[in-house]
Amino acid sequence: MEKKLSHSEENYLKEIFHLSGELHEKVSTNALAERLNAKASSITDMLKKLGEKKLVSYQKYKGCSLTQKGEQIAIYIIRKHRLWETFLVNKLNFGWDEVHDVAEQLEHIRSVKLINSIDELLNFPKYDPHGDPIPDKDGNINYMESKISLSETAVKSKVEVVSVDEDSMALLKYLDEIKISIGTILTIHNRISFDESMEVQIAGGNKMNISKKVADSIGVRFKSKI
Amino acid sequence: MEKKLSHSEENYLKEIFHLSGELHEKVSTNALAERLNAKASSITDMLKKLGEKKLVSYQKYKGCSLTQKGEQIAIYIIRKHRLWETFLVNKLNFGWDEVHDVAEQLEHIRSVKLINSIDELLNFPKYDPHGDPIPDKDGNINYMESKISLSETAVKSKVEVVSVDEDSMALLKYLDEIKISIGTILTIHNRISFDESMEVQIAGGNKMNISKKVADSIGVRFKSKI
DNA sequence: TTTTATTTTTAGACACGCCTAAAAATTAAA
DNA sequence: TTTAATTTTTAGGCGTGTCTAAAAATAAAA
Ligand SMILES: [Mn+2]
Ligand SMILES: [Mn+2]
Ligand SMILES: [Mn+2]
Ligand SMILES: [Mn+2]
Repeated sequence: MEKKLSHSEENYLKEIFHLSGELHEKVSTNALAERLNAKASSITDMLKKLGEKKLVSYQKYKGCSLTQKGEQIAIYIIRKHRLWETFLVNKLNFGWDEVHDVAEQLEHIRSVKLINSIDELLNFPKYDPHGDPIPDKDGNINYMESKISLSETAVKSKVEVVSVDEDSMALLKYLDEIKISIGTILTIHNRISFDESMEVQIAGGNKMNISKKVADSIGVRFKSKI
Repeated sequence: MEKKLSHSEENYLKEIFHLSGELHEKVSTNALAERLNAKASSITDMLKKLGEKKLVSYQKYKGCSLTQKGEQIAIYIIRKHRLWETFLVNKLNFGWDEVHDVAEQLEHIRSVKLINSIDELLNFPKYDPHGDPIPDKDGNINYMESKISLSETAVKSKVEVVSVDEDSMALLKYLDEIKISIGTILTIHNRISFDESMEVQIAGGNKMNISKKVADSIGVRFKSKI
């Protein structure tokens, strides 16, 4: 009954989960193709297969979404991914820009005992090194409340960095350089309307300019007005 | 130039290494087929491919052996396998009978930094939980000297258990039951010629009977005469 | 040495996961 | 609403790693 899925199938489920977002929106073939670095025709093939396995609900030309079973598996893969990333950073001193690629491999290791032991070793962390929530053993995900993008914050507000987009190594390295990490407190001083960049200041540091693109990929939580 | 090998190719190299032993004997197609749970025809196919890649030297009907390059890769896979097993036992409290299957998966994770970090975390262990030597970063293997099989020991001698065959979970569980582990000191009291079983005694314990099959799979080192 | 048994290789096939090119359906624009 | 652009699916193919069945080579027995 419980057949093993291939790495590829697991990756598809994971990516559908990410693309469908919290509202469980339908995911288009092309969107998946881009994220999975494959051609649309390959996606169609796989969606048919996952459809037959009842992991995805799929109708021609209408996009796809995860079934309950498919979502459960996706969440489990994400749990493993984020726990491994946390392990690499907390126990092996990897940088937060070095963990994603390895976690992409480790997330496919099949051993419930192993991942639960790692969880315990790390003391049941709630967030991974990029601020993403780690699903618990039962698949519950604690999304951080009142999190918004830095690019949406009002001038004069004071916020705490709680997450960053993990996709780009270049971004993570850049954030290291400008000393922004999870927990950093930022004061928003100004927004330049010409290019939508922002002037922000790290507590006790100099003001600096942050491009729209960077601000978009930083998640923050409101702290207080100045 | 340095293309990635598939899990399957890595497993073939590893198994050829194990079967060819310290003397680098040629390995037969059938021997490989049995160990790899595949049909002989599949083995032939793969040997051709590995031959073309210069990882194996192979001539029809003559068996195969690893090239230097192939051996180097095999040893690296084995290094990873044994380090992961050690990690699981030492850091995550797995039993020595629970680690092999997971290590079969983990040995294929590609990250030099990861495995060297695990090595460091474990303080550069020399032997894995089954007493097998862990190749170092440069591929050097420190085979334990003067190690012999328990079944070859003389009556009245006193030996220390230094390794056990890791292949059978049943054996490892049985050894747990009769309290034999790496480091256990055994005194050989008698050998029953009828079935070649042996009477041995753990320091401060009762005498017990060990079958030939079990004795064959225990490696020991001479301690002293009684 | 001839015959028989065993081992190994070839031949042909299949599932998987991907691809390109072309057709079909959907969506956007005129 | 008809036409054009975009998205998605189908059709056909390819490399990998496996299999079965049959042929060939080698090893063992007579
Ligand atoms: Mn990641
Ligand atoms: Mn992450
Ligand atoms: Mn093992
Ligand atoms: Mn071992």
